[in-house]
Amino acid sequence: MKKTKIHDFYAKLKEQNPEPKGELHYVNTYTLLVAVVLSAQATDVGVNKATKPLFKKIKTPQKMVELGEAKLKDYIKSIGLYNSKAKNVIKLSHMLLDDYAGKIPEDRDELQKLPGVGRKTANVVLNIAFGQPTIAVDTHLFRLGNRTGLAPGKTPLDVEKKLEKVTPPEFMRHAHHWLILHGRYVCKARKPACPSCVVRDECGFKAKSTLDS
DNA sequence: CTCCCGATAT
DNA sequence: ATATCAGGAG
Repeated sequence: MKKTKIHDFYAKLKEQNPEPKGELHYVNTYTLLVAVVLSAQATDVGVNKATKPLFKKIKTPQKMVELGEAKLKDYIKSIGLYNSKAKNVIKLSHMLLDDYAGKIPEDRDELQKLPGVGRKTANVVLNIAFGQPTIAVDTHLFRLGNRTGLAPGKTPLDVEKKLEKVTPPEFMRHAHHWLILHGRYVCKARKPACPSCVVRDECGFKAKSTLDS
């Protein structure tokens, strides 16, 4: 995609939503990390529903360890993949206490040493909690990057690298949120809302039919 | 590549 | 009924 078109792409998303924000609920950096770990292959709405009562009681790794895996499972059962997520959150909390003095590391490699934390989750934490211009490529960015032609790639990492190359510096900081929100509500997996899309003219994809229900 | 997995939209 | 959802680990 041409540079001017990419600039327009972001400019229009920015015009529509000047201060894009994530939709996961959290009360501090630790709960943000936990919320993102829990959000794997689950909807934000579903995760928020489960974490509301959880984070009311549990806001630190210390408290999470005290709660224990079995009780944590009760809180997060409505989210998918809860067995492995509960195990990961407890172990991750132990590691934060033992190896990081209870603090969340500001480094991607260190973050990825935590169980349940891969590159995407690490990038989210770095961006939201520490203000770094990282772009976390989740299912929405991967689909949108390929579908629109903005940043085609065979793997999420391919798409991430391409996005970092083509995204103008002025848009880097919030690119992640502009793209994820656009992917979630407009450039959807099942029924993309092309007719009402603000970057329709900057997009290489056209829905086969806009008349289907 | 497969497995983990319940809730929701289609 | 099935695809999809702020993926990661084995």
